[in-house]
Amino acid sequence: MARGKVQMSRIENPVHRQVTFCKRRNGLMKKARELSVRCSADVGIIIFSGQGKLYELATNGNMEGLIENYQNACREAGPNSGELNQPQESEAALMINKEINLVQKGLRFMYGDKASEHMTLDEMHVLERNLEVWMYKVRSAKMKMMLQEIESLKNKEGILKAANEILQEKIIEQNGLFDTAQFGAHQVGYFSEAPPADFTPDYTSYPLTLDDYYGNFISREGSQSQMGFSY
Amino acid sequence: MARGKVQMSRIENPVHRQVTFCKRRNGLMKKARELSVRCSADVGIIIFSGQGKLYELATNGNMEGLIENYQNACREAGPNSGELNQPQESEAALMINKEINLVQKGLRFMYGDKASEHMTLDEMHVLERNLEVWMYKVRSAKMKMMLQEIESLKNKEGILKAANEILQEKIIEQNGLFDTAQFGAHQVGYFSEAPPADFTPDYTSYPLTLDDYYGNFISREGSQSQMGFSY
DNA sequence: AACTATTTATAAGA
DNA sequence: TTCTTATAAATAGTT
Repeated sequence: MARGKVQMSRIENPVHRQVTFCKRRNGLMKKARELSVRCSADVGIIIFSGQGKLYELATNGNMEGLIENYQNACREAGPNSGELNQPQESEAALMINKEINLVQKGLRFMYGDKASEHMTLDEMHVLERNLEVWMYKVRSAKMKMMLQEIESLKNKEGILKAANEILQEKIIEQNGLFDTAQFGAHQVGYFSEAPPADFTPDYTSYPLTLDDYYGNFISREGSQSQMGFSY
Repeated sequence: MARGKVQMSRIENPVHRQVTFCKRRNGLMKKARELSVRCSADVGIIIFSGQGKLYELATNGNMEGLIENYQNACREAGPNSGELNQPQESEAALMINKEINLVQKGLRFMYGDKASEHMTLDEMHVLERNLEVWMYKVRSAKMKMMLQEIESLKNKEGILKAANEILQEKIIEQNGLFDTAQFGAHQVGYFSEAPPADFTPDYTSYPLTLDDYYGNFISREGSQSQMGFSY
């Protein structure tokens, strides 16, 4: 909202995201307090940051009471208007939420407190099934993206090749003294940021975060720097 | 905020108050959605108007889930008195949340709106990796549970066998007329609820919910009823 | 954390 | 309710 309009999409830089989260969170809380005061409304806000930290506001000072009121209101209104409430998007959203809840439960079960989370064998079966399906879908999508990238690289390769040939011809035309061999030996490579090629699975370790992934990639840069390709 | 600065106090005129409530409520919801999208936060808002009418927003589409998370977080933080928020657990909780955020993003990307969600190839790599690790862990945990169940069943089997032998002996003792063959031919089977054995993967379909799973299980009960084992 | 150029939100009026 | 508009507030990017 300042210094230029911004896309309403996720901020990828974690530092910027954290700063913006703090600013906007405060802004949201302030607005909620104002709404409450000026309009005599009761407002409750629950926020979980991306890191899972909880922030809350209850303008009446009693979140539990507010939640109770909310659940009462839902129980009353639910049977009557529940059908008309969510049109067609809720179908898929509901499915996704169920899946996320299950994987969340599974993760908390497998790491951290097995005491507080209990999973049945049936839940395990379903979770395993979902993981299989997701894996299949992720791999399909990934492969599609990689094919697109390959196509794009091939195009660039072709363009560069053509440009290079034209340049070589021009140089030869304009100046017969130069040895063309030096152009053949050392050409401009076209790099795109590639994933680490030698990611050996270690299933006993904790799953990756994107940060780990980039960290890993950077630490291997030395050995990877020889991987640039030329045509 | 416009046409002159206003006191942050209750609007006494009921019409003005109602209009302002509507405007500011919409504004607050919008801000909450923006915070959620830009900062990958999970936001829930509950508003009761002065007239007691309920308005709500859950950026993840599941207010009840959010409330549950809230109450869990409170229960965890409560005993510690809240000052030292999460000492050693936050490390793991942070990781888990990152993973959940990524899989959530992935799911929303693969089903539903590809327009609103964008995933990079790197995120795909990390997601795939995590799915592999989770799958490994789920299968390990599952196998452990199944081994335990097998052990438990074997014990029961042993107990039943012993009991059966004692009963047979007693019957033979007390009454020499009975043919013992009928006990050997038709014995009491010991059933436990087993998962469907023939779950053929169909990767193009939507992942299961527990309900689907049970639905599937129930529909196959007829053919499965012959699978009880005897000793 | 502060600063500020801009974008957003909104109070009042229609 | 909704629109318009002058102005207050919020905030993205920068320092």
